[in-house]
Amino acid sequence: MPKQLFCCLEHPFPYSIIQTYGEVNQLGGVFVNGRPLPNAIRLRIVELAQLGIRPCDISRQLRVSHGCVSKILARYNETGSIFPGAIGGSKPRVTTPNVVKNIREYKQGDPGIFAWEIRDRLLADAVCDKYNVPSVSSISRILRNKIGNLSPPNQYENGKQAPPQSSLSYNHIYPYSYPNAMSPSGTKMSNPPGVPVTGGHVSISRGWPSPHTVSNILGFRAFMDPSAISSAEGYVPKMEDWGSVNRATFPSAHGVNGIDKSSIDADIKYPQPSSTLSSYVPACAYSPSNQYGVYSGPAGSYVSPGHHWQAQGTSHSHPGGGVAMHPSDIHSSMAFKHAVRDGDRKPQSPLSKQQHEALSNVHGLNLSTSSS
DNA sequence: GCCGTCACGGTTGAC
DNA sequence: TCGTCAACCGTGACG
Repeated sequence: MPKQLFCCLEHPFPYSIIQTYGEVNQLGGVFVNGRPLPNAIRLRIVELAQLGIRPCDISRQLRVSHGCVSKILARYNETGSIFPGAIGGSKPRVTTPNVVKNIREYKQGDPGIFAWEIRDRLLADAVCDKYNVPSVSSISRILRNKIGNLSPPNQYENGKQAPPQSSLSYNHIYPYSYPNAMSPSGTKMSNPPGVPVTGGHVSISRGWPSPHTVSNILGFRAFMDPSAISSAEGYVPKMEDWGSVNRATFPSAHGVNGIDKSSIDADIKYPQPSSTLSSYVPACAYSPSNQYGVYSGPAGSYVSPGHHWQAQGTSHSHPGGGVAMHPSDIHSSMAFKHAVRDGDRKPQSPLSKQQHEALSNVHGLNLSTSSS
């Protein structure tokens, strides 16, 4: 991975650390190419935006590229979710066993049926919806590969009547909330009952509707609760090191705001690294080896004593400074940033005390009001 | 200077 | 077990 060490002559990241954990962007922020920002930062971006902070200021304060801020905010506005989309994997399979079964039955009922007819019937019988109905070519492939040798038994005793039986139920069995389905493969996991099926994209908020609304973010502690956050994201392991902010308010290892963790997990597209981890260990997309400071890695975990990972900052109480974005450090990082950068940059949209308090109250994040 | 958009290089995970 | 593929990511540049 080429290190992009442009920028920031003042960036506080020792090269060895950057080399190990990520890259430094032009704003001095650390990121891992190809990996999403920590949810804490994503959340902060949304919070700040809600508070009226301009995206450009958010970008500078959090040291995230403005393109990223723009994207996250756009995503949030569109979906209500701050979470990244599912990374990797394949689209949910449409050729589920039930679909195959129905196709087989259609074929048995009418050996001369065309693939497009089957497709129509799948839709008509509500076996599939328009979002997960197999393509004609897929149906042809199924016919060829899976049903090809099917010698039509005396199917005509059934006439061409399509088995009406399962029509409606299949949608419940395979309610893909594609593409964000936790488990695209219907064979592995179906959406929890009640989870709306959206044919579209970004179903995160659909599948997990409320916790990401503005009101929830700004008002409901459940989501703002670091535990909720962490359980929703996956940076967990290290969020423990985020200080009291994270743990103090952890409600339960198995539930967040009344939402059963399992269902939350199900909404998170990332498989949990370990079920034995704290329930706040989210479906982290980050493998431990991939975690680096800014991604919640405890500063100490990668900031060796030898490194003065002292972030440009004044936030001495947090070795990670503005780098390891401890939730509790988010403000600190901003603060140190102000302290350090105010001199070389136009005044940012500083948070008023009121705003700051508002932020501090948000999900009980214990944002230090100290700018030092 | 701000902001939306896009290409790019990268990661991830199902197949 | 490994390669492929297609999803996603954030950055940086452009207009």
